[in-house]
Amino acid sequence: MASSGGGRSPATAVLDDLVDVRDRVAMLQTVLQESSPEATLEAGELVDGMMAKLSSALSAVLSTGDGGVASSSGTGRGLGGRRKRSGTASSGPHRRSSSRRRMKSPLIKTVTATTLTDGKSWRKYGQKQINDSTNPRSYYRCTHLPDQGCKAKRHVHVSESNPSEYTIDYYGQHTCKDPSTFPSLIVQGAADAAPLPDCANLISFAPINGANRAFTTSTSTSAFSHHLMKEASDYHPMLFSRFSNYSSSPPAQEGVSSGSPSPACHRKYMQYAGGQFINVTGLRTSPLTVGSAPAEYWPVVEVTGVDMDVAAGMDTYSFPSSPSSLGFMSGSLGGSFGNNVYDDDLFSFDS
DNA sequence: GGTATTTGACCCAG
DNA sequence: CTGGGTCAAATACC
Repeated sequence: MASSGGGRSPATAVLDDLVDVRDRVAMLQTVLQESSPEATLEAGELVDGMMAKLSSALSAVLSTGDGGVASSSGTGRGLGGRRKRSGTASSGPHRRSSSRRRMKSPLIKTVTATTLTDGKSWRKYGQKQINDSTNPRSYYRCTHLPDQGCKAKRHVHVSESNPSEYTIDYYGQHTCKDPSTFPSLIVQGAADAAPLPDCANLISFAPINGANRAFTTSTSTSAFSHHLMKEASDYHPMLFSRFSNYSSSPPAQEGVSSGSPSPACHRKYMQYAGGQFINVTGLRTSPLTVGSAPAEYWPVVEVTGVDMDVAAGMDTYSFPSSPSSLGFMSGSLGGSFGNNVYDDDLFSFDS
């Protein structure tokens, strides 16, 4: 369990790597908007970093043999290795590793509110009297930390000037998929139905074929594959259990069950079939049902208007959607990218 | 019985 | 060494 006081598991290292990849993708999005030769060069460097991190993460997963990065199978309590609260703290087997620095998520936003309700589900994990404050600070993390690895946190304290108000500091982005808290999600899957020649700047995690669990870019090939969905659901039933309507059997029309082929597949469009999508240009193809999964469970993330409205629950820059949503790649992949014959297709851009 | 909160102990960055 | 942040056993709540 990643949250225990014991040594960090490889799964935790995987999470760190995947978060790093997410950040790089966020930068990449910005870079691509610039459309200059320098930007293209920089994009290549970012992608290299992403690939290295992904390879590292996958290698870690494969070496553990657990095949997944779910941080916990439960609430984190009651599992083996409970730490003694006295006596053995400095020498016991569960002392935290001193070589691993505690990672603090960046402060995203500070808001003042009269209520603690912000549309997200939080779990309180601590309270502390802070030196320069008369009121204690409460610590909350996202309820979906154990099941989806969502690292969002918030610190709440009663306003000094106005005791009826709370000052809330938000840290980290929500990477969880909580159907009850997504305000508006639109699916972008029409590339599968409409492999138009114009779709020249896709990043997709779609497989080359049904048996090859690699991810690749797509210039005109299937960018949203039902096979991928099936594999993801098979490997991560916990995550996909949220998609109660999603079936492992192919949909009647193989992912084109609704929505017409896109009339204009836009350039500089990034897509991640495992759970979330990055829309670099802000241009959309037609909303589309993913398999039989409700479309509203699949967010499109705008980059053009970067408004980190965390308090309202907007998941800007959420990529990947959750660490476990990448786990489908771990099934039989041979350890790292860069040594298969399809590498030429990885993240190629032609801006 | 399961889940969320409380709260003192522990960890670690500065 | 200090203080903010986190853990996890105990407790409360449903």
